[in-house]
Amino acid sequence: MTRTSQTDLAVLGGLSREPMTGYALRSAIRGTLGHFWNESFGQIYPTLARLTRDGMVVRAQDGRLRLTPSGRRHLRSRLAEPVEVVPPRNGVLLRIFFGRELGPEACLRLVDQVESEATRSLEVLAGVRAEVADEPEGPDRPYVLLTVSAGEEAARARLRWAVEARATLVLL
Amino acid sequence: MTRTSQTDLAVLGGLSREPMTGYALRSAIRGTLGHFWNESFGQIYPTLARLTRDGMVVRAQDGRLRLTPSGRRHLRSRLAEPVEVVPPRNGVLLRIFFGRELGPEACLRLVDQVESEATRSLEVLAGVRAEVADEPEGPDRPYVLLTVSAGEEAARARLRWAVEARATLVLL
DNA sequence: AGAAACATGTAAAATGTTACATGATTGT
DNA sequence: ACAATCATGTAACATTTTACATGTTTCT
Repeated sequence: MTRTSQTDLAVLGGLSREPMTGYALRSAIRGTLGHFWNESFGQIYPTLARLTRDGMVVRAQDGRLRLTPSGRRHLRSRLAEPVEVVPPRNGVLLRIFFGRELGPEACLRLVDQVESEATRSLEVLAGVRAEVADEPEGPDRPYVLLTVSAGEEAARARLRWAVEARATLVLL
Repeated sequence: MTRTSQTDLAVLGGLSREPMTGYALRSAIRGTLGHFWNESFGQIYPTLARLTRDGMVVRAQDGRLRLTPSGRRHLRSRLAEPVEVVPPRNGVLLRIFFGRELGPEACLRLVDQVESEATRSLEVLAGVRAEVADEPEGPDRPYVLLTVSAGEEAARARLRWAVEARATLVLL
């Protein structure tokens, strides 16, 4: 099973929306994709260099990087590949699981952290929603909004859990 | 910022519950921690070897690995460290985000995948709950149940999202 | 007897983060 | 002038997966 990098996917996908510099690409990923993706410069630049060598990406006169037809074909075929489902590592839940060693008070602080992070997340997502609503409607909008919804549902789930967890932990 | 491995945490934590072999440790992680953690043999065995060299873990006569007092102290101090919050990479949402390139039909199949995975997840978690209820009540129980709740809330959030996503995608 | 599960490990390759270096452009 | 942001990259290091190798024990 060849595990081709998912970074390629994010990079090609980002450039499929509009040509931009590597720096702008990183900003875009941190902004809109921030709640379910991340990339560091240390990966973006080497990836862009390789994709350029392979003719998937070209640099325009103004410095921005643009997807070639070959790059778009590659993106489509990569997107169609089956998704690898990896249970993500959750450092908070790992600590709660071993909460007996950590103690109820420290666990409560972790719950607080989850709650404020989820609240912050909902604010950011509301901002993305507003941003999307400002732009002229395009073919990408429904897809972007679906990822926002997913982030919101997940954040609300964390808030609900925080309430339950706090109720349990104060009794210990 | 020294990024000491979180694998240490999972391994020490697992052995803090009861002594076991590396193989059993991996099974335990895949079982109970499966919905928010994973470790491969390629990491468990080298980690166990290092922790043994450092006197955190010793091998008993029956072959099982046991936490030493030093190991337990180390576990406690590592658990108390601030949690690094990394937005996990979500391959499905990445594909949905670029759904315009992928097409609505393929997106619907991804939604199906999320739904069946979430349903399966709820079944597994119900199983863990039943398992925990069978065992005599101990000091670990409330903590384990909190991680189960977190998994259930997250799974239900994915199910809700799947309904919304399907409604959106069938119109495209 | 044969299959499946138990058990331990290593090596290579891929993946990813962090820190550093360098310089241009823009805003105050 | 100065700070912040834009912009590109490299090198070192850490992490993680995958595939392979090997042998034992348990179940049918």
